[in-house]
Amino acid sequence: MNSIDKLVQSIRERGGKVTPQRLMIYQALERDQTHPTAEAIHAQVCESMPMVSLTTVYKTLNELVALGELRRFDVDGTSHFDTTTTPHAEVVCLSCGAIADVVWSTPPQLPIVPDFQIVSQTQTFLGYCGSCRLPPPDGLLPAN
Amino acid sequence: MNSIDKLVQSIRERGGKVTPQRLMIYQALERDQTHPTAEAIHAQVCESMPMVSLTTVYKTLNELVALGELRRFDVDGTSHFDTTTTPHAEVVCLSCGAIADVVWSTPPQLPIVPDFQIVSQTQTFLGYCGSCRLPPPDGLLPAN
DNA sequence: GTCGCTGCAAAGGTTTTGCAAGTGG
DNA sequence: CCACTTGCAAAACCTTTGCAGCGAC
Repeated sequence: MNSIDKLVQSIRERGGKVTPQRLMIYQALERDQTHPTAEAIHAQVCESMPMVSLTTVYKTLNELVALGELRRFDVDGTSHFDTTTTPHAEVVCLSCGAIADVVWSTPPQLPIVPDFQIVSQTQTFLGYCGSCRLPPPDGLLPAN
Repeated sequence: MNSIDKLVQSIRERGGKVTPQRLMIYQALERDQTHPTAEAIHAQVCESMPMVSLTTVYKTLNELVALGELRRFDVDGTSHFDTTTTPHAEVVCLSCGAIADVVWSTPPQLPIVPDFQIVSQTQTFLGYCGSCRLPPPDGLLPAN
């Protein structure tokens, strides 16, 4: 995601309004690169502005997604938000749920799908991070 | 997924029981390669066995995932199930929601993540299929 | 007969929606 | 001032869980 200034401009171009709540949410997103859930964002925002509602957070996040400033992806039934809109992959720990970005050693190729126009992609690798490294319990494959 | 016979064997090895409901669900999965949701599977099963409950469908699907015979992935807040457990990617139409498998022209590379053990992956390309091909409305990026 | 499975109902969690009041431009 | 935004409450949704009865083996 770009700077706050650029976002303010984006909002104004849309005929939207720059409210304190939105500014806090944008700042929280810029600060938090851990692919937070809506609730995590909400908690962060509440630290400096306690009365912001979760509803507002959802509405703002959805607006950002529509603006193309934010990427939304689902892991295990809950939505996560990612301010990095350039192509990349995530690794997700099946044990503790931690999510981290991954850079490819060589850029991924877009598959050629006849009659299909690709506009974005999500690649997720599931596994176990260093702190959680238990060999996956006998034959059990991940839920994703 | 392999044949019904192999699945029956798998179940028995686990000490499980082969019930008519399970057989119908397995057959529906073999038939439907469109990455159906639990509800879609349920609807299909109900055509030949109307009283099967959605609960049973969920439990059976989860069991199959645990057996490694089925892959589960989330798109836009709902779970889809894929009988193809070998690595591959999906394309998802942002307009009609259709999902199709994609084969890579060259196999995908696993990123090397220090201290992380990768056990599976999901790669999703989002875009617009032939029937829905409207140029994506100005600057709008997908919800995923 | 035992133990697992079914299916209803109910809970649980996440996300969206309706609407009155508040506020930015 | 007008239109958009906020935030409460409630709905909508998907998925899981508890539990009594049924059925596979």
